[in-house]
Amino acid sequence: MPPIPELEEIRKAQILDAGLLTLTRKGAAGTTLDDVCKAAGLSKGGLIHYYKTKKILFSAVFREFFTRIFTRSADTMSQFDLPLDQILSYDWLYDTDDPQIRLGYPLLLDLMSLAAHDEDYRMIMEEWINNWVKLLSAALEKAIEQKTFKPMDVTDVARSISAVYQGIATRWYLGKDTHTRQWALDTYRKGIMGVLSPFMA
Amino acid sequence: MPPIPELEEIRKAQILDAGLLTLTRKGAAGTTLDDVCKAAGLSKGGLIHYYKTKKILFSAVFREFFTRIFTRSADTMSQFDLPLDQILSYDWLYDTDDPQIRLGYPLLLDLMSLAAHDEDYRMIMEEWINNWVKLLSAALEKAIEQKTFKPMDVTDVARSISAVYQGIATRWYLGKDTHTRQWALDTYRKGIMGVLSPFMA
DNA sequence: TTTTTTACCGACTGGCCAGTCTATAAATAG
DNA sequence: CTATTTATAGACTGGCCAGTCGGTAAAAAA
Repeated sequence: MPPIPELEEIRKAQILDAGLLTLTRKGAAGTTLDDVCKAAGLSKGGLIHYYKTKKILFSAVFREFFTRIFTRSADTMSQFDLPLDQILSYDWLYDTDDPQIRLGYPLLLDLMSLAAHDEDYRMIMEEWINNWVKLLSAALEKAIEQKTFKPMDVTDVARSISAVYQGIATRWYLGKDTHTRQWALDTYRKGIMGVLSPFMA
Repeated sequence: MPPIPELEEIRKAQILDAGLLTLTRKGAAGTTLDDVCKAAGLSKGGLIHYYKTKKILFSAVFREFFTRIFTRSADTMSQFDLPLDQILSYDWLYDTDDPQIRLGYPLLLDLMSLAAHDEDYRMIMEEWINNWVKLLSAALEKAIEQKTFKPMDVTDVARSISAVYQGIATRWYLGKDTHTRQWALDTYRKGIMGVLSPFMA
């Protein structure tokens, strides 16, 4: 019987933290259950008690990461009044000093590669995309209400915006040597304005 | 001694073909040397004779794939006269019926994820990016000569264009269920025109 | 108190797989 | 002809690792 009722929650959070850390450091292919155990300060038995298989654990870790990024995205957007400013508020994606960012990319890249070969992981990827699209759609809709933008297929445009963000982000991350932060910021603004310009009032 | 002098070339091509096939099907993480042996119709000893380690083999396979795509890109671009048309000639990236395309994305995604954790693979990724950037830069320079575009930092703009392409491409591939070919074509044209519009004469 | 359930431990197993090693055949060089 | 080198085969090994299993301790239920 659980010594305290919140134990399960505590342990799961502890394991997800450890998983996040390990997965970002060693990559999905290089991460062992034992690695995660060690990072979490739990034995294998303890770990497996909460997450039955490696895949279940990894999936939970990916979801945890995306939840955090999602929260942060929503928070940052909400600091701006104008929908267009909200849509263009993703400068923080290109901040090398931010550990969540620096560590996040390997995770995203790993998930994309897993998603290419495994339907379950692909669904997680789709969830992630859909969440992002929803956030952006809300801003677009507000802008249409306010007559800043003409009517449009909001979902499609939101998909375009998020695809542009993601393309520039992964490129910026993998091409460190040649792609500067400034390049990334300029490119995403121009790219997204290109996507939006047909609908500017 | 080799029975025929071209044997090495033949075998290497044979192995690369097999590697390409296996790697795209099973992914980098799921591919065994034995898998590649079987696909190539060679024994392990035979395979290792030509590619000493798994990493060397995989790297060669990635390079082979990129060479093919590069050739195809150059060929397709050369069919257009106007530089802008050349730059926008990448419709073929979004063709599900094309096996090279359908099979290529998993490979690219795998390399990106490997590149996030391994410097050697990251260098291959950079080569790939640089090749693409060179192709696009050439078109941009021609356009500037022809006064279609104002002067610009050609390399930077080429990087932007290729990042937009890649973002939309991976998104389109992983989000099959919701992202149509038409969406991809529309988005890339708008995104790239956004990147280019500040320099349109 | 006894029994059951939960939380956790860590040794162990079975399977997989990269790379090694021995063998062989054939070609060539000397 | 003999020695050497190359091309290939495939058995084998050593290490790794996911998941299992038999435990223990403690809480709670009976």
